Amino acid sequence: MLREDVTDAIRAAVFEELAAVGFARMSIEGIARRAGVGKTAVYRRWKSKLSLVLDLVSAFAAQGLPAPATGSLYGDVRALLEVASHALRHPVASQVIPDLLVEAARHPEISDAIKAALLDSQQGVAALVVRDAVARGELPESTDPDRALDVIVGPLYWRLVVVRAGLPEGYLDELARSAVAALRA
Amino acid sequence: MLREDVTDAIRAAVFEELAAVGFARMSIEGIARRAGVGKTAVYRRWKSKLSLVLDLVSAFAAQGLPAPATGSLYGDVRALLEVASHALRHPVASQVIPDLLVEAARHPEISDAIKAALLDSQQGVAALVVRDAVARGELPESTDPDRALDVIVGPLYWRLVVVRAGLPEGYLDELARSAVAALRA
DNA sequence: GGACGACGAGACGGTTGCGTCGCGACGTAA
DNA sequence: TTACGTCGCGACGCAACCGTCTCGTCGTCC
Repeated sequence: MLREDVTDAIRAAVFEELAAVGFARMSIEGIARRAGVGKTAVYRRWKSKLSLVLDLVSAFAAQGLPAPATGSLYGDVRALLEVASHALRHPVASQVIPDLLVEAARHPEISDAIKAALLDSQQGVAALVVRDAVARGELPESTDPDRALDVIVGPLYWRLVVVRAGLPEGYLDELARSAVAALRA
Repeated sequence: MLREDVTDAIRAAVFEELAAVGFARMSIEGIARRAGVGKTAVYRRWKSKLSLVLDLVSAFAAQGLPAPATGSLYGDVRALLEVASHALRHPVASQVIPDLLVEAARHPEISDAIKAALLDSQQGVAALVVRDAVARGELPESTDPDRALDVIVGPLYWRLVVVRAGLPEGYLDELARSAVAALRA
């Protein structure tokens, strides 16, 4: 029987190592070292660096994304931005996510896993939000949910991950208002 | 006298290698191999992998970014999106840019170089566009140029680099309309 | 209390890249 | 013609990591 605490320690170490050096530089030796574990313990569970990371991403996907239902488009958008900004302001996550996105272009398995773990659920939530807004008459029926997602999270991702600028007081409110106006256009 | 054609071959190889394997995995040996050049020729010009890349980014910065002046906010925004989408659809650039952005978090020198090469000029252009629009009465004086940049290029970057989805016919027009509406909100 | 299996540690040969050095070939400028 | 500097090539010792293996230890079931 594999010891659960060892498994958890390895998973945590992978996460930290991924943030510290990135997928490309990450080594099994480094993970074992950080976890305070023998290399054997790692190889007994996963067969490669790639499977380790895929496992981690899948675990993340299992969490799911809460679908907001605040009763107004603005409220839903604001709630989405709140959740996304929490995730992207986490220093480890904000390093790991873009790193894996870059690697995804080179490893189809990573690409698929991320798509399943993040994009699909995000697109699902966006589709729900748009559907509700259309039902309330807040948006035209022709609204494309994918474009909605672009307009809602794009500016936030750009600011937090690309520019790496802070979020001034009330900025999420502004972004939410902007997004609603953009969707109505 | 260092031979110019050799220098150019190395620079080109760095660019290709950066796109193929990323900064983390990039090696001087690989660059020399790809350029058809001895390692000596590389070390004679640059002292490390980092200086090679910094040199490349600086060269990119020297190009500058053309400031649109179409006479309308929509026109300016549309022009900005056009330029940005051309850059981000280039398969090599769309691999190299996010890769360097991720590495920037670990190497302050890269961060500074990218800031000087891309963000500063983008922010400058955005400031000009906003200023003109304010002068025409298209935007309120209180408009924050940085937020304008977030709202204009964020959705495009998200779609092209993060989601890696295509650009349907007329999508840039939609994005431009959305951005204008968002800025007016 | 004995058998079993996972554990950490670390040795193993192999691969890759590091940065330096020496080689003979080539081109250019005195 | 001679002298010099760069060229491609490849060897050098060093370091890190690969994936496999063999230890002796420890905890848990039967």
